[in-house]
Amino acid sequence: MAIEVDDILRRNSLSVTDSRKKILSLFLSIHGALAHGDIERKAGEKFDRVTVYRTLQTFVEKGIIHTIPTTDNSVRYALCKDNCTEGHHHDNHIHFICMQCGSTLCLEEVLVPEVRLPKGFTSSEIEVVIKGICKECNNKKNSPIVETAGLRLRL
Amino acid sequence: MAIEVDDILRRNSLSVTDSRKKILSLFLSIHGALAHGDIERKAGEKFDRVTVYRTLQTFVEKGIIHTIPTTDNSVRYALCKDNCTEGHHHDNHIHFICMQCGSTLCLEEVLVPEVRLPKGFTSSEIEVVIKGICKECNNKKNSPIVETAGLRLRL
DNA sequence: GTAACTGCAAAATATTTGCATCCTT
DNA sequence: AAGGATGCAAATATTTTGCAGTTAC
Repeated sequence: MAIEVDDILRRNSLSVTDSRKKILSLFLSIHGALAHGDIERKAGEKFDRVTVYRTLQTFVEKGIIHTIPTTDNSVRYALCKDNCTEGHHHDNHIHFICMQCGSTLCLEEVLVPEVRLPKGFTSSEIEVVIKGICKECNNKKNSPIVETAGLRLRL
Repeated sequence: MAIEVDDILRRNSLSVTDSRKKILSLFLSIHGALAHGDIERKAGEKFDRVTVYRTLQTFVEKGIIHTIPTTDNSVRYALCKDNCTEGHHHDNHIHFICMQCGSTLCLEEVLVPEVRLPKGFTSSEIEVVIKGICKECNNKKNSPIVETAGLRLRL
């Protein structure tokens, strides 16, 4: 993975620095989206807050990650797939926010639907965010509850 | 309109105060969405910033307005149609952000499309935001340019 | 060696909270 | 009159900017 990270940075003509490698690794290792705060916290070591801001901005500009809008003033970011180029991002998948576990996922396999706009409108970008319960959480809900050592657990 | 405003507030068992009337009127008069900052500015007179925060929050809780997600850490708000009830908001229209004039519109007539989620996922809410150029701006672009009194104008 | 990146300090913004006062009901 | 809403002050939190020191190439 370390190699992949270096590669991505180089391909985008960014110098390969520690913070960038660590933050990018985070995105690669997590299947989902991260908010600014998550990164400050999740990373084992502490990053300077400013570095995180600047790194995220750089990554967005280069098309390495993309933003996912939320209604709570907390933009989240997720890795882009390969065909994103600098400046123009081809976002043809939908985003899913699980209200149980709170994670945000890119559902790559679900294409954004066609929307017929009223006459006169032209669109250049469409963003679909769905809230609900994710597969994992639904599975847990349906799985039997076991009792072990005094704890009630879902498998 | 003053009457309508009073009515909406009463129907939601909110006391009818000056700030609430003014802010609600703003929403009624504008066909589009407003961000916190817009309200502080657009209102002829100055509201206390805190009052705006609290009023918006109250309106959202009551289902009078709803939030529209954006990618730039600036949530916007727009009036809900009648069938929104407290706590649960029925958002079955899409939102449009014009990249020319910057306005955010609720396209009431465009229903959100059906999206088929992968097995295991359940959805409770779907949000669609489209960026592009709105009707007005497209019209301006196509209209002839006239010269009047030394100014070049689009009609 | 040079340009780019980081981290600290601090400025600028944005949001939340407490409380005394004022307004609705 | 009582409860709720406002506005001020101030506490927090978030984001941006400048700059000097460090690192990648």
